[in-house]
Amino acid sequence: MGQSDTSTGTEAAWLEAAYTMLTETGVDTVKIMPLAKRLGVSRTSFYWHFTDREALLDAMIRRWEEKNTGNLVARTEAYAESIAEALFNLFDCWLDADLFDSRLELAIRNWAHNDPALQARLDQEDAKRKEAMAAMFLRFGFAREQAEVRALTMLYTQVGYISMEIEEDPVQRMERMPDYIEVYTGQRPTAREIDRFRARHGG
Amino acid sequence: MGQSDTSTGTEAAWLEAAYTMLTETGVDTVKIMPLAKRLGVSRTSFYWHFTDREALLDAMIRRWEEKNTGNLVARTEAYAESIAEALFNLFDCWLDADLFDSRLELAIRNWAHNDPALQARLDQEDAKRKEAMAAMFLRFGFAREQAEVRALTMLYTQVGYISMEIEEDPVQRMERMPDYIEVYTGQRPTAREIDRFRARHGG
DNA sequence: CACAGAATCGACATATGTGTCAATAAGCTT
DNA sequence: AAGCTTATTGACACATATGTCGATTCTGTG
Repeated sequence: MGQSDTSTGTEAAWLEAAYTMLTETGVDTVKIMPLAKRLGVSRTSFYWHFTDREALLDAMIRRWEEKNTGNLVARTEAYAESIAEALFNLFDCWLDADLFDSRLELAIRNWAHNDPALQARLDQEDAKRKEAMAAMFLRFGFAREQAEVRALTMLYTQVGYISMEIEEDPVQRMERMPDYIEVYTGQRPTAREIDRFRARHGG
Repeated sequence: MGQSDTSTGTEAAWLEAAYTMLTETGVDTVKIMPLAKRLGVSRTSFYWHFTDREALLDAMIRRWEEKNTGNLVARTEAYAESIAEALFNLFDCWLDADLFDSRLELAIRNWAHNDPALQARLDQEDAKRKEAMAAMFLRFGFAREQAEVRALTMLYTQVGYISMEIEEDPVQRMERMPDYIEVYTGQRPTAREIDRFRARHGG
């Protein structure tokens, strides 16, 4: 049980309910009693599928790792002819829900605030992301310190954006992308680069 | 009782314990039983000083408002001869604990995630901060959209930095300040500007 | 249909938290 | 010392949560 592939309907239902609760109201509200009530099922039947609450939460972390890990770094390594194009590749993550689940990212980050073990995992992830972004700037000729600071700025900006739960008008958001590229790289992207980005996001 | 100026020793002790708990482990752990144990006092004596747990939490919000509100905006309005100098003025907040309590800021932001009323207050604060920073860029000749995006980048970066609980080596931190200025403004600060900033932070 | 395994349930034991209330203890003031 | 206010306490009532266990229901296969 737990991570087996012969999951029953209810087991998947517990996981789904936990995911919804986690992303909507945080880990502190992922409690067995409320979830049972929501599922219209006995509270204690939970213990047939999972050993305890901990196991359910572990499953959530696994889901996060499997979804968000890797995609971001992969996008920093995609082919690009300029630093602006490289950043546009990375920006795909913020527009494609298949590449990055920001609701889950936020829930995990909040959770990590009072779970040292999870925080340690998160710190490693962040270090990887920063390294990948700094490498990108280095490839395009930025000095070591500038590459580092630009990578950190992007990392902090992304975390801040997610943490603040910003909800922008999608049109304005797309319009601002070139401005962000200009801040992060110090140079305005070309019309061709902007068009290519817009095109692949159905704009 | 509560916000009166004739606070007794224990009342202040409750507030201090609550502040410590809030900033160290989050609002969810600001519970009366553990605080009482810590203070070596009866749990129920709490109800003589405060009407209920809510009142204690309100006092925490008030403390945050009184400390962090205003200082940041005031720093954006300080006299400056260049955009770099203006940003250095603002950066004072990140180095002077009297201007900005980032532990409390983090605790409040996390708390706001599941307290809509507090979140609304926070959103207003953020809007004020953004406006103040955008105005600063506008004063120094940046185009409307660039001013907006640079202000937002700074705001998100700050929130991300605080949220991630970054602990940098103070020397490296100071060394990187000019690099951040370069990212945010698009131009390198002068040696004189850097020296002035260093001088007033005892470096 | 019968029966074994899968799944669920209710009762029980326990823990931690909130808030009320009447009784008592400590501290000033006259 | 008496008396009023300030402060503290323990017992009580209640709510929500976790986890165990034996009994029961459901379900698919021989």
